Amino acid sequence: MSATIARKRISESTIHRLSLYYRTLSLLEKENYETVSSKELAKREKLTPAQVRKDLSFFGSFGTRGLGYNVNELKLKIESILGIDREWRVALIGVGNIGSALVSYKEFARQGFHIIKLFDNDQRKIGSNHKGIVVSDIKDLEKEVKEANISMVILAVPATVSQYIVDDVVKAGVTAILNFAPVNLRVPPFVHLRNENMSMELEYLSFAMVNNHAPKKPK
Amino acid sequence: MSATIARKRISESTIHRLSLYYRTLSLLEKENYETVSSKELAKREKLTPAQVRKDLSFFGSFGTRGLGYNVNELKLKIESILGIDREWRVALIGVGNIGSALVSYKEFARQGFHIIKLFDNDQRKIGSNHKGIVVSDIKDLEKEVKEANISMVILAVPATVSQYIVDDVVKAGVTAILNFAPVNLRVPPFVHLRNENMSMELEYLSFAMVNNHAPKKPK
DNA sequence: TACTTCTTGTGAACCATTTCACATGACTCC
DNA sequence: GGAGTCATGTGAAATGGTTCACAAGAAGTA
Ligand SMILES: NC(=O)c1ccc[n+]([C@@H]2O[C@H](COP(=O)([O-])OP(=O)(O)OC[C@H]3O[C@@H](n4cnc5c(N)ncnc54)[C@H](O)[C@@H]3O)[C@@H](O)[C@H]2O)c1
Ligand SMILES: NC(=O)c1ccc[n+]([C@@H]2O[C@H](COP(=O)([O-])OP(=O)(O)OC[C@H]3O[C@@H](n4cnc5c(N)ncnc54)[C@H](O)[C@@H]3O)[C@@H](O)[C@H]2O)c1
Repeated sequence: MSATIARKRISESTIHRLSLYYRTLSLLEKENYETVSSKELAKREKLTPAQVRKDLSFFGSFGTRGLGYNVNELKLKIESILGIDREWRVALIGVGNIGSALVSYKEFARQGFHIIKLFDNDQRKIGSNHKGIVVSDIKDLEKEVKEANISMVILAVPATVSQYIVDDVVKAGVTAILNFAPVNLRVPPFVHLRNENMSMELEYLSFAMVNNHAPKKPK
Repeated sequence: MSATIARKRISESTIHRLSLYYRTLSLLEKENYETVSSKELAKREKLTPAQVRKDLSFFGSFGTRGLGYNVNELKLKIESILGIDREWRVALIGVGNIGSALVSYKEFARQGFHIIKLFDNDQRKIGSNHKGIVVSDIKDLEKEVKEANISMVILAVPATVSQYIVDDVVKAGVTAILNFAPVNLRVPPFVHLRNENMSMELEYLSFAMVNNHAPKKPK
């Protein structure tokens, strides 16, 4: 039975926690840990051991009773579940403040997300070189996205133009989009869209401070 | 009764949705809407009308039966609930790729988050000017944070040093931290810590693609 | 082999969040 | 002012997510 074929619908929180486990397992591997228990993993993530075991149990049984999980083995399993055991071909649109920062971010490539195309509509940016990638004209989006076999797009353009660009991106056949603009974008039902909203986290902090909310587990 | 005094513990999802409502209300205001129904608000956020009404009901009753909510009035209420009806004095630590992008981001100030101090440990950056703010030496963190009456910190330093810096930030009396490094930071129980983790959203997209998850409501 | 210790995997119980459904109130129009 | 329409606010029901609790497997010891 393949680990990635999930029977039940898996919750968003479970997937997010898998990301956390993955990061911690990478660390444990560097620290030369051979095995790790759900208890130890939970402690590091400020979760309960039962939560860790339940999350993993949706995808199979990877541990050994009495021993725990083999660190490297579990890491590979999670890689396969999350689909980061392959090379994703990613285009980034909008090489501005945040876009430039993202291009320089090496962690993405380490997890299989390879930004191999950049697009902008600013003549001063088109043709310029960022980390070895030449910025393309947004006008050539459809053609170049198809040619380069891009399957994911990071959108870092002003909110005002995001919807137009997303429409073009969808036309070009891309089905996964990570959007940084603070807008609700419309996409067809077969396209996966996630939003990165930094104001939201600041607002959460603000709410917590004003309401003297006892801080609980950080997100 | 003050709207910000919440009787029950309010869920994280409710607060995040308030952020969404706030953004949409700002938009509706610009579009000269006088009132808005839970139905319309829900449609724009891809939620149910009941969800919208329930979220708001935790804080009071702001609507008019048969009419809906007054756009401006509700916006002000949410501002007060989220605590963004005031000026937050924010310091940003680590003026690198992502740090520079965040300093340039005007949206934060518009929501009351004023970045008024920058810190770095790189001699080439210390003393330089970013958007009118001179970068301070991280060595002076405690002194300057206290002097400037900072109450929130955005942390954009390498993961390897984040814990040390966070310890200093806490020593300086700051109780709200937004961390961009992919690490689990330890803070005392009275400090609010949130993490911004961009890899997580890419990994979610990857998972969704690989598992042919029917895309649902975007985050 | 028998005994102890450790820790998984998982139904069942518990708790939280979302959705339903409807009584209630506000406004409009004849 | 009575009838009709619309949309809120909220208990109650339904759904979904987390934690409990324990049977059972694995390894070590003697
Ligand atoms: N800067 C931040 O820290 C930050 C934080 C959170 C969210 N965001 C969001 O990210 C987006 C980008 O922000 P930024 O600060 O990088 O802005 P920016 O203006 O620096 O960058 C936007 C880039 O998009 C390009 N662009 C504009 N129209 C285009 C088009 N039609 N086709 C292709 N490219 C186009 C511009 O030339 C520019 O290079 C915005 O939606 C912003 O709200 C930014
Ligand atoms: N670049 C991105 O797009 C991106 C995306 C997600 C997360 N992050 C995270 O954000 C953090 C910063 O990333 P970046 O790409 O901006 O890196 P960067 O190296 O460009 O910036 C880091 C900055 O921190 C400063 N710094 C280092 N040690 C310091 C210290 N002890 N005290 C004060 N300042 C110090 C450096 O001088 C530099 O200016 C990292 O943890 C990274 O993982 C970055």
